[in-house]
Amino acid sequence: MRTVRLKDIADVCGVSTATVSRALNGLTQENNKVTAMIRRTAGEMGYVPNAAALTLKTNRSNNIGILYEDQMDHEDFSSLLGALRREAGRRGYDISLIGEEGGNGINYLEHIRRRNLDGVIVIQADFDSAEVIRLATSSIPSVVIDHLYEGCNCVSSDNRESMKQIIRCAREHGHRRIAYITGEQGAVTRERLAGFYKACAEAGICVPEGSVREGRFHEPEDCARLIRELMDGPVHATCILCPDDYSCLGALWQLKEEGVSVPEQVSLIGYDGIRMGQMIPPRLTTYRQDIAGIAAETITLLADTIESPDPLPARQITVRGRLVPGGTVRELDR
Amino acid sequence: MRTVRLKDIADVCGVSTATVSRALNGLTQENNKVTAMIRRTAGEMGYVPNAAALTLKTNRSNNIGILYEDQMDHEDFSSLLGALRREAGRRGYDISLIGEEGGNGINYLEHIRRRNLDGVIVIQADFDSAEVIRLATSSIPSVVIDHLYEGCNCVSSDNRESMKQIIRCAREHGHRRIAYITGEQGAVTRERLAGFYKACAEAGICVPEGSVREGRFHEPEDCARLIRELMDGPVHATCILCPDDYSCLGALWQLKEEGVSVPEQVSLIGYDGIRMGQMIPPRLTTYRQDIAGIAAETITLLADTIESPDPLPARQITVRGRLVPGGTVRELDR
DNA sequence: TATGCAATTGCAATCGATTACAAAATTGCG
DNA sequence: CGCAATTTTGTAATCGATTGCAATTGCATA
Repeated sequence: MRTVRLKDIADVCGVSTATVSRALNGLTQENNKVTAMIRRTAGEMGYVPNAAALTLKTNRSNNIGILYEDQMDHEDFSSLLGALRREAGRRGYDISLIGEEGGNGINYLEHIRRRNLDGVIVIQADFDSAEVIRLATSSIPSVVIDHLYEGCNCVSSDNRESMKQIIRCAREHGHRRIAYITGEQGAVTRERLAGFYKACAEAGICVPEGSVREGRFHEPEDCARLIRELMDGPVHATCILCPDDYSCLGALWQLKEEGVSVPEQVSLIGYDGIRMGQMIPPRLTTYRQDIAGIAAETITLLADTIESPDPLPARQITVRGRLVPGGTVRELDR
Repeated sequence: MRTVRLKDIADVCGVSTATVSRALNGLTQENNKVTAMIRRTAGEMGYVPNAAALTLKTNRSNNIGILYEDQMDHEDFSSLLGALRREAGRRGYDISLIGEEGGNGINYLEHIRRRNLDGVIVIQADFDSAEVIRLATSSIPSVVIDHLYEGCNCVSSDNRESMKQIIRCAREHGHRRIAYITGEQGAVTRERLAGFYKACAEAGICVPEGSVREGRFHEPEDCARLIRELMDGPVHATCILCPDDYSCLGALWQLKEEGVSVPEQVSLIGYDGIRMGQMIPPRLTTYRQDIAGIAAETITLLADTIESPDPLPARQITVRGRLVPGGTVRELDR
């Protein structure tokens, strides 16, 4: 049972491959009898077009690459990947993974050209690496998720808006001494921190020295340390904002360890909306990113860029999530 | 800056494309001067072979597909995917994702043939679906992870061995009334349950009626219910085995809710070794799957199957993990 | 110098599609 | 029925590689 080629259909139908090609690609009138016959035959014979031949001829692979380097051991990553695949499928694209090759000579561009990828999505990478920058600024259609390069396509969670919502939530519950845990680097980190300050200012909340604690919150130890420092410090925050749900859960535990009850004594607000955060009591009050929305915007942007006959201007798109109330924020007595 | 083809190198070097092809593919003697010159030129010109042309000609794409249907929102999935990619890269393969197409007419085989994928890894799927079975039993090289099809390549965690280790751990800590939470279906679930009974029998531990509770443990509510039933039931288990770390964390919370302290009053043992389980106190005592090992075995098996000139017999491979001691199992007073 | 053998090389076909161009068929209309 | 306009069709080139075959080259030996 060898694979069926255009030629085979052509032979059966007594026409040329060109005719078959046109029939299957809809380049004939709808009422064409031969076309109908060809289509039926193709179906019966189980014809499947050969992507390699198509790619070779048309120089389009209908394949987009996803670049991620780091250990993306996030639950988020799975759902993002799934959503991207779904959306890509909708537009007729497949997805290939790009990453560290077998060895030292990593070269993304080479990889992309070798496979004729039509475009690339950069999810998690060393955003400072020359390699990644070269890629993002190259003529290859690309979209970067959750990082901002000047003049490049980018889709990210709306970090300003989200901080606004989070602060509003805290404020509505009567909190006015709000602490903030943040990472040490990264555009998103900076963006969100700025959003925090701005939202506080707008809400008339002052942020005293020591309310913002910086650390490698992914490490459980560091996370615990940050919480301890906060609790022991001069700022008696009634509400702590965490940079993601992982660290928020970590904070939750650490506080429990120290005999501080949440939300009775301290309120917590997370970020992301991971499943685990909703699996345990108290459910995290958190800002749930709209992963599906991010995926949809990303694919739309990328596919449009790919399919546009002339170069499109770069766009920066932010996607709003929403605050999901859980049980970690308490109404403060005033 | 168009892409460099064999022809371009050939022109520069004043030879034919055939010679260039052979030179780059090492089909000449090592001391050949022309070959050296060609290689140098190719490097200087930034030659990147065109995968589509190669695939078309050789009928090998050096591309393997990963099939996963379900919402794999597991942390595990990310690391597995990462490990698979790494290993695949080592053997010279890229990875593409296969899944639900844009619409109803899902057909994996078609997808695979269209893209000339050399082989497929089935990670998570509806293992009862005709589509998946047809794939696994087709002549396309494939490896199924964590499920057993008769006569198909399969790599999975060693579920018998793991239960043995878990029971030994419980027993060494003096536990003799052990409860077991399990899912409702699936080959792995059955396998592991059988392993549980066997290990108990071997350890001289009897499993009274009601010690094994079955439910949809992924749902927080069901997980909580199972725990409640266990605690309220006639079996006063001193140690509870959970089917994965997610549910184990859920159980941990639920117990805490009920005022049952872990491990003082009840011990818990998880399965998987997810990051979150180690981020919070008490760290889960759990059986950590050797994800890297599973990935390595999978790729080796698949690549060998692909590259073997004549069909290889199907193999079933189990990969051992190891029990990582945490803080959820207490030495029982005897 | 001639001869034999191995290594190298080029020619051309091939993989499975698309598509420009020209030829042929169909259609509409007076 | 005849002619022009439209649609369909086939021929052949092309995408970028590999590879069988035959010709050529290089080298060692007689």
